[in-house]
Amino acid sequence: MFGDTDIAAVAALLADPTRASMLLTLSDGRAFTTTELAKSAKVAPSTASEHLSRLVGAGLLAVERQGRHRYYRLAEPAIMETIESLASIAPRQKIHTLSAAERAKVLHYARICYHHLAGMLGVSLADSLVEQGILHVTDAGYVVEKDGLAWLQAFGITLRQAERLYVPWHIDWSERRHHIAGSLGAALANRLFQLRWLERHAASRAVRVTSEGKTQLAHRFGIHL
Amino acid sequence: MFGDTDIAAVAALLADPTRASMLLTLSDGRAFTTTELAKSAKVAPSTASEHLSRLVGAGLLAVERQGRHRYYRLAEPAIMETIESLASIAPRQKIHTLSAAERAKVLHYARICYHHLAGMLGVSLADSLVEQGILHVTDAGYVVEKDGLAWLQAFGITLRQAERLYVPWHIDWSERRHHIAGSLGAALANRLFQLRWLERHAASRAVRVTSEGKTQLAHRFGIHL
DNA sequence: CGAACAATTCGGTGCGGGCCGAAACAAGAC
DNA sequence: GTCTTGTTTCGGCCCGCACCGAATTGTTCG
Repeated sequence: MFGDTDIAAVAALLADPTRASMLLTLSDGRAFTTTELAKSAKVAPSTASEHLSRLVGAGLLAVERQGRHRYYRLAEPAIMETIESLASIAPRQKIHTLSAAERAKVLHYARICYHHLAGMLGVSLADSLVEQGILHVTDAGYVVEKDGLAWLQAFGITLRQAERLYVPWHIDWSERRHHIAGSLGAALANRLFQLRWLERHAASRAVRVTSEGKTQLAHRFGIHL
Repeated sequence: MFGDTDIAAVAALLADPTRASMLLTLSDGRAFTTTELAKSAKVAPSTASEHLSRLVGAGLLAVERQGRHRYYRLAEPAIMETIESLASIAPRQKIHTLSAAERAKVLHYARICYHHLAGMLGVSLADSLVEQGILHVTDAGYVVEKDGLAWLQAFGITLRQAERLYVPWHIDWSERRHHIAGSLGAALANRLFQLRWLERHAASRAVRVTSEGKTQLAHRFGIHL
């Protein structure tokens, strides 16, 4: 061994397809029960239980009891970032079945990544805000100037006032381009749900665009879906 | 399986202690041969060879032939970032032997992380530049203003001219705080080697501070080692 | 040329761990 | 109380793979 952190130990936790699948399911920040995660990962509840307790033991997940249910969620945002980071260097997976292709397409289309919007829609939205001069691109993220803040306020998003606001970005693993992260990313996603332009799927990170959303996104952001 | 990227496959590559050790050895950006990596990871050359070809096959490493040697290095900076990201959520490893403790201490002290300075020294340097008003802290990294650019130029570092320069940072896994990354990070580290304030160790990411370096760092940056 | 060294391929061994089903345990619902 | 459902624990099976040593290929040096 070399340093003093055990990378291999964490990686081993992520190296199992079942655990990876569970973590991906949890990666929109919501909480799920043992049975739900077992079903989505296609293993027996007993198997899922063992995996989940290992993940909790390692500090990757947090668990909350509610009656006879246990709700599992990511312990901290850093976990999500590590997962995204792994996804960004992972080989594209070969798609065999039609339904898998369908699921993959939906995820590419629009998904939630720790409370902010990712996928094609997330990237397009970021592009549009840049093009409209609301966000400015820098080496390490976006910047919002005064006029951008005014626009956001008019759109229904209030942020703490500041002369310049620095907005972190994420590299999107499906598009391999940037989308808006941080508190502004979360606020934007929230507002789009609130306006009913977007709807969540029940048990997936995928996001559906409503017909109202389609119209508005095309009209106000030039995003044609 | 869920999405369309196979996180588990990449994670499995990092999940083996031997491969993880090799990647950590390579994580300062230098290139090493099969035998060197075998020795540092304490396995037979045949074993090392198999691991290395798997890593190359997955696109994590690049290999270059030079005579009867094969030089392996990280294929791209993104690999390094994934490793650091894993290290940041990894449990602190228990240290058993004295020599392991020594190695750990040296790594914490100062090390190279993909061409820029990390560890206690890297973090202290970042702090000092912020305190001196050369770097300014934002939500997503540092900013250099005009006067900062002038200071850097006087220190022997020329960067492309710009009104504001945005400098990415990394979260340091040993200190759990930020240090300077990106091209400025690399330029700073280079300059410190050039000034002979720092010296590289032969086969490790660790960095040694020369006696001249100790004096100068204390005097010009208030860093007492 | 042959000797020395770097690197890879191959065969065989052994251990770790993921999986399930059955059973135990826990917490409502009736 | 009993019945149902969610969750965990345990026993046992089996596959994958990290490891080494020996043999093989390739390269440099004398």
